[in-house]
Order: sequence, then structure tokens, then C-alpha cells
Amino acid sequence: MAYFKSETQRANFVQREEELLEHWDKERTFERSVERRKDGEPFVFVEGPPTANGLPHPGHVLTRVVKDLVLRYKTMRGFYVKRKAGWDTHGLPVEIEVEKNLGINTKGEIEDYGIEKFNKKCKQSVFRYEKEWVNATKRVGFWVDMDDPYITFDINYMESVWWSLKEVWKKGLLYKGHKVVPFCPRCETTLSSHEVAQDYRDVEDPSVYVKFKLKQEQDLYLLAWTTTPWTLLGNIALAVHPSNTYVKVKLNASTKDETLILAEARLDALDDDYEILERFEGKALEDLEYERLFEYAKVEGGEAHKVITAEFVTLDEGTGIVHVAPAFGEVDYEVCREKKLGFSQPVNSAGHFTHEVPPLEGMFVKDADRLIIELMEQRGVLYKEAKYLHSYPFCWRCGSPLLYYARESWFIAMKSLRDGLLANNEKINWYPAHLKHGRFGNFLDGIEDWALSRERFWGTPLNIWLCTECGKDFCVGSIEELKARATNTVPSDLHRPYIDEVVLRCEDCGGDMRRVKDVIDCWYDSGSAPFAQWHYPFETDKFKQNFPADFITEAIDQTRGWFYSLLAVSTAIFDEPPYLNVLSLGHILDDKGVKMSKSKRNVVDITAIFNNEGADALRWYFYTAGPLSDDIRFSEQGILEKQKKFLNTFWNSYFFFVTYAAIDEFNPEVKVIPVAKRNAMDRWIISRWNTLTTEVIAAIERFEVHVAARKIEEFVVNDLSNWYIRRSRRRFWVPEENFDKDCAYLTLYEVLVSLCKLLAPFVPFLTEHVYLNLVRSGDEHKSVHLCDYPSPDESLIDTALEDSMLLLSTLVEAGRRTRSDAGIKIRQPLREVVIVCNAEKQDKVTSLTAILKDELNVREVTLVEASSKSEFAAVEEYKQADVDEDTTLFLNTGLDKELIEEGMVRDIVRRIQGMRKDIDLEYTAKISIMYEGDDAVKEAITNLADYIREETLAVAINEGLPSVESEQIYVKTWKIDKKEVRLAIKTA
RNA sequence: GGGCCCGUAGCUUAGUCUGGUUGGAGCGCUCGGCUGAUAACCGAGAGGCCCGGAGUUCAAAUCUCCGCGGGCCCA
Repeated sequence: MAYFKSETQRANFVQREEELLEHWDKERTFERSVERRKDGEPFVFVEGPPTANGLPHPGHVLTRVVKDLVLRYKTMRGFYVKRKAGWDTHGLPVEIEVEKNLGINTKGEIEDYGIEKFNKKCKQSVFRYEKEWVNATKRVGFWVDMDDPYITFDINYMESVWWSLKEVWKKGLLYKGHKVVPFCPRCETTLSSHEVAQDYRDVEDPSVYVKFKLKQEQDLYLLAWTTTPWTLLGNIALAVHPSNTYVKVKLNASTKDETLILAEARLDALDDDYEILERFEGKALEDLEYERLFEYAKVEGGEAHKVITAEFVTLDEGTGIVHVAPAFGEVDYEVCREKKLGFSQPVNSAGHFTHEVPPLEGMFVKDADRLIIELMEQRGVLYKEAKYLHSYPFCWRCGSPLLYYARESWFIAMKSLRDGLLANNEKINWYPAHLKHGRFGNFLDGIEDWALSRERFWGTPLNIWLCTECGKDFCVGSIEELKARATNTVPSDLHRPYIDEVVLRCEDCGGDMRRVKDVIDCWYDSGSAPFAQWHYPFETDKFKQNFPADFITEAIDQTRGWFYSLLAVSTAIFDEPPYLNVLSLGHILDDKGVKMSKSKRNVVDITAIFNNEGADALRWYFYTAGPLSDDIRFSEQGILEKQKKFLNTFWNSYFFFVTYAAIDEFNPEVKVIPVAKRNAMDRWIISRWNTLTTEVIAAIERFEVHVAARKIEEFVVNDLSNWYIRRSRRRFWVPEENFDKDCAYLTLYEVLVSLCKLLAPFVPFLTEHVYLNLVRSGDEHKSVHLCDYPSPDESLIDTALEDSMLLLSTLVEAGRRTRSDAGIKIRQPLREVVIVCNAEKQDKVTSLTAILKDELNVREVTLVEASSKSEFAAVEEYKQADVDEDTTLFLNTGLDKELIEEGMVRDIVRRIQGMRKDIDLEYTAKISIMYEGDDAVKEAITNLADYIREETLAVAINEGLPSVESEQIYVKTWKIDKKEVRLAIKTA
């Protein structure tokens, strides 16, 4: 009875994979693989939580298989690797999706619809594609615990987020300020930068050159420029560049005695002839006061209407004097804050002027531009008006022009944590390394405070209550604390709108405290994952075992996303880095190099890939494509090639083994032969395997997955399949049992089993299938994924042998080249090959001459010193080929009758083997052969009949073809060396 | 507009950190060969302004600077 199950030559990877998914489910292989390492050293992973309100695309799959590779590898290396899945569930994208479905798009409409109902819809929406995510995750072989995931809307998760924010508050790092955000006045909604980027249009706006009259000077004006006249109502300052040259010019055309100041480089903005009166640097203007254009809006919180200096002033356009309105520009807001200037907000949240601006009251700001220009003209402060073509953002939903608008917002003072962020970053190992001090490090260097609050509905509510009497703020850090301080019932769900009803008692004045209506930026949610997924500090053990993470990986766009929010939260709360190794992946582009996106309709359907090429092929494609940090131009063709080249070759090596092992009933359990006793070929492949293992482990540890995978691929295709198995085939075909055959079987068996383990984290399906057939008893594992990762045995690495084999292959190549040049096919045996080389190389080749004879089909290999080179060079029959700088090869091309006969017979054998294959004979089936040919053919066959019988498993060879055609007889006519030969075979 | 990354044959890429013979390989193409595991393999050939320009150097795909194209993150 055969020890191994026979296989089909076609692997049918997809079907194998689907079988194994069921098998793993049934056997609970994943759970067991984790469990059996529970006493091992922990290797902590945090899953970057995806949002399941869209379909998973190839980029998500890449992330998942990279995570899987590392986690499987670490598990096999003995680490205890818990793999908790996670879902990111809050945030504006979810709300927008729901709004779309409800056909509404303003905050007012949401409130009319009801926040309670709306948030319910949001909660349902986030798991809309959960099934597709779970299926894709399982199908690709990502082993992660999706039965017990962390979910950011979970009450325990939210409570931990609240706790952490209270820690921030206690440290005095949470403050209220203004943030200038892109805002759609129609939808009454702030837009995320992603949304803003969706609809930029080139539009023509009025641009105005406005004269600001300096105080204490007669008829001296600063000439400023703006493309948004309506923002002039909120003007607080004028900015000049401190070191650029400014000029005071007298306009010749002017009827009045008028003098203007502007940047010298911008003089061509003037329409009139002018005379330069004075030159000075911008900083000479600093602190000069000017008269307001409009006396309407009130200014709070500081000085106003003076000249400041700022580096952001450019001379590319305008006048080099920039109008600054902190209510309407982020840069403006920042610079005013820095210079402790005041703030003026004459526009309401719908984008209309307030009662502070009587002539414009109630007007939409964009519509007011015309009137404002007219007003300025009447007052004589408009120098000129022009059209200005620029790119301006519009609301992607309703098409309204967006306004940049200062809104109240809560901030975390990240600037004050800058040193901590930088110090913690130093403790993190980045791959690729340049991110550490490049993109990420630079970002931390210039870190800004984190605008944490969102005036929205579906999110973790901001846990700050303000006293309606005295204005005192209080941050609630737990449900227990909420209950203790509440004057009314505390809801079981912490979401809006329920939480909005909870009123606290002010400790200072006894007044009612009401919650700030905002929710928290969902990036803060996911940044809290290291502790919130374990409900820390309300439960402590699991967090302590799982912090910091040893490893996280996501795509490069998370640098300022999750990679940052994790570090920011962890630095604020613990002053520790939340992860020690971070692997940043490139993006998946389409086959033309363009990012895949829904709107471009170039997203590849991954389920089609799973059904056509399978998960292993897809995984191998990702692993071998290039450095993980590089973008991948994704093509299904590329995946198919991986299947054909790598998976098929591996399968065929395995198929070859089980086919013959079944015939011979080879049983690996009863054979023990030390490697040292096996032949050079066996020792070579074992040495190569150990060298490979060393290299693979080193590469994975450096996250150079493509290096590891490509080395394995080379090993399988070149070393194992095309050299070891091809060279060793005949050893397996010997019918009777012998020592050499056992060595071959054992060696191939050991290499295949070890390869399964080495490859298991990469292609978990194929390796499992092969392993389950190869390792049939005697161990408790029952899965390759329960095995230890192979470790190299240094004592089996024979570098000298590997070198020799390398030399041998160059000799074979040179010999083949010589044959090809001389026009002698390889099937034609030749008398001799002479290798001219030094003693050291002779030593290397000596033990391998048998292989050389066989590969070059020559009877003798002669090794000689360089001194005899000229002897052979002089003989015409010896064709010369240079192998390397001190090695030359001579091929004796002389033929005699015996060699020609042998060549003829080898051709005939080759034809007969082909015919056996044509009619699908069993490898062991015996045949009888009939032939017709001329006398030379007949003589050759007669002389070498034994050889033919042995090679083709023939019991009889007879001249003459049967007169009657028969279905049992297969006849074919061949041309061999211009001779016609007819051959017939039938089963004996 | 700024920062970071990428650009090598028709395609996928090695080599770039650490400058040094004639820039390797696979797929595809042409010709020849081999083959009872292989849809595989072997040999030969065609196919490279190493994105462009300037600089450093005895020497540049490699180092520096300036552009161009693509990607990402910001503005």
C-alpha cells in the first residue's frame, strides 16, 4: 500500500484552497496555531481597523496578506501572537454615506430627520460590507480573530477613549480655540480635506487692489490685494515680508497727491506711471497702524489694524502686502494668534453677514462682493479691480463654493508634546527607514495642535461639559464618574443624542453643566486602539501584556493618519511609543500606473482573482513584486504568471515525488540515512536549502519580504526543479530497491517537507495541502501551520560544494554553446570533453565529472593543466570555448560509427518515449516495439537493443510493421537525420 | 506651492546606500536544442539616449544640483 496519496498533474489551486478553508474551519487550525504558543514570548500586533462601509479592494488585500505573513512567521518562530481584528466605525464618511441614502445633505435636515434615527442608520451602515470583508479576509488566508474584534463604537471602547481624553484634559492639554475649516454654507457642514479635494474648479473671481490709509500720515496708503473682497470685512492686519524690498511711490497720473507703498518686485501691478520716492525692507513697516476700511464689525481679544511681518508673504502675485482676516484663513488665524491680535467674525454659520455689518446684513458673502467693491469705490480706497482666474474648491455634494471659515473647536496641544513625539519616534524602527526622519520626522518637527472636535453626529461624543452659569468645564473620564455627577438618568448608550440629555452639577457654582455638542475626530478613536481594545484601565491585564505593539503595518497614506494618531495619543497619555516596528506599504496602482479608485472605474475585482488564480498566486505576486514600500502596478496577468512559474513548478516537483514514491511504495519513516553518506547531488541540494533558509530568515527579519520570496522562487525553480530533480530523475526510475534510490527519495522528501514549512507563511494553502500528504503520521501537528519554522543546520552547509556546482553549471553552459556552434545536437554522444584549468578547479570538478558527462553527453571528461592547452587548440576536431579567465573547454567533435549508432538509437528512444506519452501509457507499462528503416537503422537498433529495452520498458523489438492496422498498435513515421524511420508500439 | 518616495529592454524588475571590466535576470519575440515530473527547461539572437540637463570625479545607472513624469501626504 502506497504511503502517499497520488495526485493529479494539474494542481487546480483554487479548488485545493477552498477545500482547505473548510478543513481549517473544521479542525480549528488557526485557533490551535495560536494556542499552542501561549507560553511563548508575546509578539504584539495591532490591527489597523478598516471601515466596512465599502468593498475591500486590492490594496486592502495587500495589507492583509503582509500582516498575515509576518504573524504566521512569528508564530512559527515560537512567539505567542494574538490577532484581534478591529473595525473603525465612526466618522464623517459614514455619515455622508447615510445622507446619500436618505437623500439629504444638510445638518438641519439630519436634525429634522432625528439624530437618534440617523445614528441608528450609521451604525447599520458601517457593517454593510462586513460579509464581503470577512469573506475576503478568510479567502486570502489572513488568520485574524474576527469573532472577537474590537469595535470603535463599542461602549467599552468609547469609555476607554473618554478615560484617555480625561488624562489629556487633566494635563491641561485640552483647550478651546478656533479652527479655520473648509465649510459648505449650504450644507452647513465642514468638509474633510479629502472631500475638498474632490471638486476643485477653475473660476474667475474679482481681485481687488485696496488702499489702506496709514494713520498719522497724509495721503500715504498701503496697497493690498485680495481675491475675496468679502473677507475685507474681517480684516485685522496687513502682512509684509520682513526682508523683501518695499517702495514708496508717487503716482504721476493721480489727480491727488497720492503715495502708495508696495513691494518693489510687484510694481508692475500699477497701471499708472510712478516715481519711486523711497526703498526699505518690509520690517521697516512693522507695527504701523492704518485706518479701517469699514468700521462695522467688532474686534475682540487683541489689537488690530496694524502691519505685521510674516514669512508666508510671497511676491508671485498681488502687491506683496497681504490682507489678513483670521476668521477666514488658516494662515491668517495662526499668525494673528501668534502675534496676539484680535478676532472679528462678521459672518454667520450660513455664510451671511450679521447685523454687525448693517449695509450687508443678511447677504450671502459671495453675493456681497459687488456691493463691497462699490462701497470701496465710493470711499476712494479702491485702486483697481481685475479678474483673477484660479482654482477654487466647491462642495462635491451641492456645488456651492466653499468658504474658509473659523469655527470653534477643541484642540489637543500637540505642539507642547513635540519633544516627546520626537523622542518616542526615535525608539521606533521604520521600514522603509527614510520615513523615520523624512516624511514622518519632518511632520513631527512642524507639528500643529490637533483639532479634535467635529460638529457632527456619529462619533464618540466629546466628553466635556460646560457650566451654563459660570462657564467652568469638566471632562468625564468614565461611566461611573458620569453617573456620580449626573443630575438625571445616564443612558446605556453613550452616543448622541442620548448623551446630550445628561446634565451634570457644577462643583463651583452648582449650576447646570451641559455637554459640548461635538463628537471626537474618529482618528482619535483608532489612535486609542492599543488600550481601548482592551477596555483599559477598567480592565488592566490584557493591556499590560500587549503594550507596546511589536509590529503594525498599513499603507503609506497612514503616515499622518493612523501611524501618527497612535503615536500622538500614546505620547500624550503614556509618553511611550505605541509600536516598536512599523512597516509602511506602497499603494496598488492599475496596470497603467494610476491609483485605483471607484470614480476611475479601474478597481480590480478581487473575487475574480480568487476564483481564477487563487489566493496563493495573489499572495506570491504581492510578495515578489518588489520592496513592500514600493507601489505595485497590479495586473492579473502578473498573478497568472506567478501561478504558472512558481506554484506550478513547486507542485510539479511535489507531483514528481509522490508519483514515484507511490509506485515504489516508498516510506520515509523506515529509512534513515545520514546526509554524509548520500551523494554529492543530495548533499548539494541540502546545503543549498540550508543556505536559503539562513537568507530567508534574515530577509524577513528586515521586512525585505521580496528578497526572501525571490530567493525561494529561485531555489524552487532553478535549484530544485531544473537541476536537482532533472539530474536525479534516473535514480527514481530504477525498478529494484537500492541504496542510491533511497537516498534520492529521502533527500527530495526532506527538502519538500522543509520547503513547506519555509513557505507556509507565504502560501499557506499549497504548503498545507502538500504537507498533509507528505507528513501522514507520527506527529501531533496535523498542519504545517503548527510546525516550527525551519532553522538552518550550519553543519550541512557545504560552500565548497555549492561553489563546485556553480562552476559545473558554467562548464555545462560552455559545452552546450560549443555544441550549438558546431551544429551537433545534444543527443549525439561525443567522445571527449577536455577542461583546461588550474589544480584548484580540477579538484572542484573531479567529484562532479559524472554529471558533466551526462549533461554534455560525452564519454570522457579529461582535466588538464593550462600548459597543455596549446596541444588541443592545434587539433581541428577539438572545438574551443572560453569558460572564464583561466578556464577553457575543448569538445572533441569527431564521430565514428559507434557514436553515430548511439546517437541514432537515442533519437529512436526519445521518439518511443514520446509515443508512450501520446497514448497515455502508465509509467510502468511494458511494450513491444516494431520498426522499419534502412540498414543503418536496423544495425543500430540491433546493436543497442538492450539499451532500448531498458529505456522504453520494451519486452520485444522486431523489424517489420504489422500488415493490419489495429487500435492496439500505435504507428508513427519519423525523420531522423534525414532517414525515414517508422515506429510502432503496443502494450505487451 | 511645500515635503517624502519612485522612474533601468515592449512588460515585470536586479544593480543605486558603499562610484570601477562589456548594466544582469524573467515574461514576450526570432532561431536552434532538450524533454516519461514540468503549460517546464537549455543555447544563441534581436531589443537599453539606465527619464532629461548640468556638475563632482581618472571614472556616474550609482554622488550633487536643476528640470520632467508618476505616486503619497500636506497647503
